[in-house]
Amino acid sequence: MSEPRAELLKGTLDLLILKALTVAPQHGYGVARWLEASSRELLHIEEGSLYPALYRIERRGWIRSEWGTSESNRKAKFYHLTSKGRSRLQEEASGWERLVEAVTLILKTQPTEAGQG
Amino acid sequence: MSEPRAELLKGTLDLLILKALTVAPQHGYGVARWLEASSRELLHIEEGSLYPALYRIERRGWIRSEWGTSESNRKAKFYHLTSKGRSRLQEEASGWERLVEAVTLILKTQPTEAGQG
DNA sequence: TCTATATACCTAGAACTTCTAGGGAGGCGG
DNA sequence: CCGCCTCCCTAGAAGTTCTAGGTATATAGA
Repeated sequence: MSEPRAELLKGTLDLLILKALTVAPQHGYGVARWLEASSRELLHIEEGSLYPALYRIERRGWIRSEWGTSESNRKAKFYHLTSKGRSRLQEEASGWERLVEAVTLILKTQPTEAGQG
Repeated sequence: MSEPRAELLKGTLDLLILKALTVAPQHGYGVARWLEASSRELLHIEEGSLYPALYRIERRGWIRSEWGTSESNRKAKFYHLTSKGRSRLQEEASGWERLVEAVTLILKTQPTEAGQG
């Protein structure tokens, strides 16, 4: 009965990380906790998804990082949004909204009103 | 100026195909046209995504196919939903709704109300 | 007849994201 | 001292979507 794969995020992780960093610069672990709390635990962020995502996002210049000390007095890498990241967030957010609109249109189509117009 | 990748569907294609087949049994090409029309052309379905998706969905027993003749008098493979597919559609639809809810919650969080509670 | 267009199906492999399943180190409370 | 939580990291598997081709047939129009 082992669940095969969760596959929950569906390509939204970049968007979510960028959004998390608009609230405040945060370290990776903090981003994960913030996303889970903000989604009221609907989402769970795997570290094996999170850290690779942070690296590729940084590589693309949307975020930058600095080592610092966390609230719990541990070494942590703090990420902050760049201006490039801020505009990328807008693009991703509107792309997401278009997808939601498209899927919503499709899902609410009734078999009886199948008239292709 | 070549756009690198569209990446529009974000893992929703199975859901969309299953939904399309609740309206009526359709062939692959028809599913694609129906999805585009129903989404008011917000989505474009690539055939290189569509056909592999149809095969894996059939392999999982959610749809079944029969060869027939299309409205334009061409040979076409018509797919119809199985009962397994019908319940899978419900699962995918509620999974999608949960994701939308989660992402919506996160996106609407204001930096000023960052109080983690 | 010849050609263009739309219909309809198919495939290999690249690109990409996410997950599994580990690993390590340090701070702190009991 | 030990367990737990915090915090970071990685390799490779698994999965989906796209690119970029290919094939074949029906039909309309020149």
